[in-house]
Amino acid sequence: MEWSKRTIFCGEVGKEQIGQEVVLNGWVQKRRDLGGVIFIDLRDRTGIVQIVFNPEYNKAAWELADKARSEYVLSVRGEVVARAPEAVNPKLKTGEVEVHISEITIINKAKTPPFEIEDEVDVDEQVRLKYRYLDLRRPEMQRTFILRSKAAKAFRDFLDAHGFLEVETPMLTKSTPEGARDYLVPSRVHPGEFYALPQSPQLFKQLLMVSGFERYYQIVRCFRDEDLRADRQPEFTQVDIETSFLPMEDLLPLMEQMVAHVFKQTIGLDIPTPFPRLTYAEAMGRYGSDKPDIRFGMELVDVSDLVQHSDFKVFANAVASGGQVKAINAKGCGHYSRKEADDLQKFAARYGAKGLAYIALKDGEAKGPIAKFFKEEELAVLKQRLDAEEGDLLLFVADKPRVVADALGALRSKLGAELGLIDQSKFAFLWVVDFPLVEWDEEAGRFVALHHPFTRPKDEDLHLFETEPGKMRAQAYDLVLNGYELGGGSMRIFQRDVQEKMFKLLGHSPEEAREKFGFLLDAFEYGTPPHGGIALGLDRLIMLLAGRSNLREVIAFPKTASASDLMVDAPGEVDWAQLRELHIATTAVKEGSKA
RNA sequence: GGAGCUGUGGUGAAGCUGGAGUUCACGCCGGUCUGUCACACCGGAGGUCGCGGGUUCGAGUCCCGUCAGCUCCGCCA
Repeated sequence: MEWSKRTIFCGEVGKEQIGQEVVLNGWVQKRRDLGGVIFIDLRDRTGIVQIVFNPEYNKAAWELADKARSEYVLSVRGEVVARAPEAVNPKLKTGEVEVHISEITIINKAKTPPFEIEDEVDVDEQVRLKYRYLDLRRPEMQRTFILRSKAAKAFRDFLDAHGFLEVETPMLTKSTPEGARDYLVPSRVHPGEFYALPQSPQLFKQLLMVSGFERYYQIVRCFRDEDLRADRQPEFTQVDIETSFLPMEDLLPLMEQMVAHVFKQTIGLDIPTPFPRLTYAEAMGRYGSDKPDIRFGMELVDVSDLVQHSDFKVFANAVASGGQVKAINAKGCGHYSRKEADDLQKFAARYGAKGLAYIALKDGEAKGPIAKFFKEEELAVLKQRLDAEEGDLLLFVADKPRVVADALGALRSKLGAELGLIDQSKFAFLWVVDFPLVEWDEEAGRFVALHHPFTRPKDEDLHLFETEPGKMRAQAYDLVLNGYELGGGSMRIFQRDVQEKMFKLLGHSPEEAREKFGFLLDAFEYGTPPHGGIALGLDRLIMLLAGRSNLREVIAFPKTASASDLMVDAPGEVDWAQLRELHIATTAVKEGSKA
């Protein structure tokens, strides 16, 4: 089929082209056949322009246009003409002009799509994902991926300008203990052995520092075989960065500049720097989260001291047994019904809270099941500390600090959103620092790394390795934006003896450490510079830049909650012969599977 | 592994207390129409009510199971 190549994009036709002959290639967005004259809205990735068919312009073209339908692919030739003032369409960027068509080629026909290709679709996501190639035609999606491409370029431009080199690292690598579950790839050549897809290029980028590249970055795919969430996909993209000879105090401002650059280049927004910093302990204490949304207040307030001798035994006992009692003030929620309060309690229970006590301030008095346990003076102090007034609802959780933080932190987020306390136009960055190095894992019966096993302890805490490892703090930092963990990093251990101590603390025998990480320990003996870095979740950043709340909206071909791809229908079964070739099935397995 | 919500022509919804696949909007097909841009008007087609059992004279509706999607808990160094 012969067709003419475009001379201009649909969305770019304007008054400058009036009088010119242009060739457009695109899809039929909409056809309006008025009998004698036919209007078609022609769409490409830049936008829409109205093209007009009239037997007076060209009879053959007009007759062919009658056959065009939604999503047909057209090539048209015509003259750009100014519209009469009353015919201007202010909703279209190209609305001041139209193209009078003298020649049309229907390059390809199209079936009626399962949903309309327009921004305000209200279509089941299953359908959108099955026909993702059509979903991606929607202008909104095209804008998202244009934004994504711009953001990636902004990162590359900034990093390139600051002496970073992009180096690729393997996708087929080795499974390691610690961290998320790996996606495994069977080896054909080595029966019974497996590669793992990388959860991150962590060790490779550290080794690149050993190699002397000094400043590395990579926009890289990572894989984790864990259950999904709205903000978690099994494969995702990170902007992965590592530097040598750069202390944390220099790295963090550089990263702030980088993020500010990306915001400027993509959405034109000036992000103020430096970003505020909170210690992990402060974040957990004040917000009940290690990734707090600081666009609003409603901070957690410790009232343990006020209630430890209270007649309400739940509070008194919680404090007596080493726990705490904290509260948040839900402003203006004093009118909540019993059912609404119960719903909040159920919500808190999902995070381990055994109960959610509340005091409602309404009709000039303190109401609620626990109000009667407090004397007038106690209530007054409580109100003062929580900055409470008539009409407020005070919510209390008494438990171990972790449960209190989880439950009240989640309630805070939920209420902040529901009460409209969040300024959606705001981007509130912060660093969370001074993470504990390790955390005791009851289930595993050992310490586990909060960050990862290569994170350097704070120098002043090094002496705690043998005595109180749980109290060691890490030279680690998380970048948080609007309640999302955008990225995390650390200064790394770069001395063999420290790394060995760390593996020992995490319960890995010297043999195991050597088997899994021998190459790293060896490398540390050949002149390893102090180094550290960070990894930023590109998908999450784009999601927030685009004002979305789901990662699927910013990944071209995403997975569903059960890690399926509805379009290609992956994962799928494979031939028996393939399994046998990979040594992961035997005849017995085959017979078993058929039973 | 667990919890909640959802599943009805191509799409989105309504369908109440079990009584004929009923309704609405969009889309689609045909027709009329030379200035529309949410074109208008007239006519029409289109369904295994996710799937499988059960209760019932009778199930889209009630019960059990199952599948898929979404959200959350666990999990995610």
